[in-house]
Amino acid sequence: MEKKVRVRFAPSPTGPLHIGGVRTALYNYLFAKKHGGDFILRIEDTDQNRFVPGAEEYIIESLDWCGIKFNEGVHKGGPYSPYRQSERKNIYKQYADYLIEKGYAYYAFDSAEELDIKRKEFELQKKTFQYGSENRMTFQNSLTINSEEVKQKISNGEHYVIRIKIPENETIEVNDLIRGKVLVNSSLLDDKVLFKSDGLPTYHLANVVDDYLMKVSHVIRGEEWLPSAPLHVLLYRYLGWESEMPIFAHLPLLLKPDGNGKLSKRDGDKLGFPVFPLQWVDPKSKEISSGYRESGYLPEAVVNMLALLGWNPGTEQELFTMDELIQAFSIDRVGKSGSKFDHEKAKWFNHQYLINTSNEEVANIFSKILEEKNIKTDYDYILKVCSIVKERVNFINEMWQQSSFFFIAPLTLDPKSLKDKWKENSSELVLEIQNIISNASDFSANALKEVVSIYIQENQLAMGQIMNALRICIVGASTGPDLFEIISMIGKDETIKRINFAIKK
RNA sequence: GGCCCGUUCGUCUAGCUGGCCCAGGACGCUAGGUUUUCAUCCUAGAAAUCAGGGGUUCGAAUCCCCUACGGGCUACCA
Repeated sequence: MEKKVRVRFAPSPTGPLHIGGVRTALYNYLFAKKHGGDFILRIEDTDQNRFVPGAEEYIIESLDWCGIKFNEGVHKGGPYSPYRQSERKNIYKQYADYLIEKGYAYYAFDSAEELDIKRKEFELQKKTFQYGSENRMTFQNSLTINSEEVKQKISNGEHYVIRIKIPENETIEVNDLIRGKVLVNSSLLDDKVLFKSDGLPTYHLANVVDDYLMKVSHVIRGEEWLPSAPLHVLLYRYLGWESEMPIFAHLPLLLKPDGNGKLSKRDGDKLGFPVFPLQWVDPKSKEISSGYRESGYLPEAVVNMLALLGWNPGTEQELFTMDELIQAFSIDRVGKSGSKFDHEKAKWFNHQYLINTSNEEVANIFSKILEEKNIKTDYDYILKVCSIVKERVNFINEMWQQSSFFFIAPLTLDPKSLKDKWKENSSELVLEIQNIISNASDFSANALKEVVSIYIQENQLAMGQIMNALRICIVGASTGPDLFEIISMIGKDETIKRINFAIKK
């Protein structure tokens, strides 16, 4: 019987999650749901020095906003609790001890400072420093010190780490769903620290132990983990879990649009687009980084865009609901090469989703913006504005600049429009129209169009002549949706007022 | 430096088992159309000698090798 699919997203709470991380979570989620499996959120906080308050909450909120749901996790609990590695602290040591017992690992007493010095020495000589088979016998560890002394040191409370003893010249095979078979010679690996002197495991040990204990079937993570995958394979082997080792899939990275480097948290707002799903306020510096949510993106658009960044369905479909993504997703249609983030395409996705979002939903968000601007109007009016304006913008928060004239009269008239469209006789023509409009009994857009058209025909005028000038009066510029619609909505008094105001200018 | 991964229009990509590809779609760009303006929208167009070079083959973007370039990793960080 096939193993039940169980995948995990395992971020460390060192700050906000960036969109690359969101994508990794998304692919895991799609994979899990596609195969009827479970999705787990595990927090990898084994480095207490890098802990950032609020980061875990941020991660949970972000994923929730995106509609990525977990079956188990720090926030949900589950049969393999706890899901925070700091709370699992006491379960790792036994596995490190087991490895020592089996001769696959050893105690090392070298201080970080000593090693730093060594590393620098090597660097000066242009040599590669490696704590491994070549020189592990030159350091302070349980391979060079007799066991009595080692016991003594440990019982004296001396700091120590536990390092894996990498075998010499062995070919390690990593099978990757995306990259195929990757072969690495063990001699290139160094004796990585598995257990730190602070009593916590490093990522390498913790992720292997937890994935095994939590019965994770597939490890889908970023490509930056590929170089350490052979080490993990070795750990599964030494721990006696090789037959239950999860299947690996290393995702290509998200690159910066300017070409070089992977997208990182520190890119913040430097790139001209948000790299975070939600706004993030750095707890220390109070620096604010913008988020997709606050920038007016719809979560469905972000998810859709992210899904297509590195994966494609093999069809020409581009717009997907989450359910459709789950249906269509397959790990072997994930590309191998990193992709640069394209802000323009992101905007397009948002536009597509905005058009398809109901007027009610748009109005709900837009009315909050109006409230902030102290605009008070009834809901139906806002609804109407949304229906007219939403397809003209990429983001809801662009709606105000495309619709302010529905709510307040223009304070200034756009000079360029005036120069291009305001002719000598414009004033008198507009006054004529004002007259017609003020006498109109039916104030629907259609009726207004009717009466004005008749006037234009009778006087052998061009539509543009009238409309352009009139638009400047009402809107303040040569932009916007159907003018009669606007006039009909703002009403007779307001229309007359605006024309009077404009004529004086 | 060492090791690993990658390389098709500006960008995301189709192409994976070689011929249907002098390379298709989308975003963006340009032009035209619709419109009372702007935007949307519609139509058309430019845009990749498939990183370069060598093979294999009747035939290669597709298979092999080399080179170049890009990226990742190289912490008692994840």
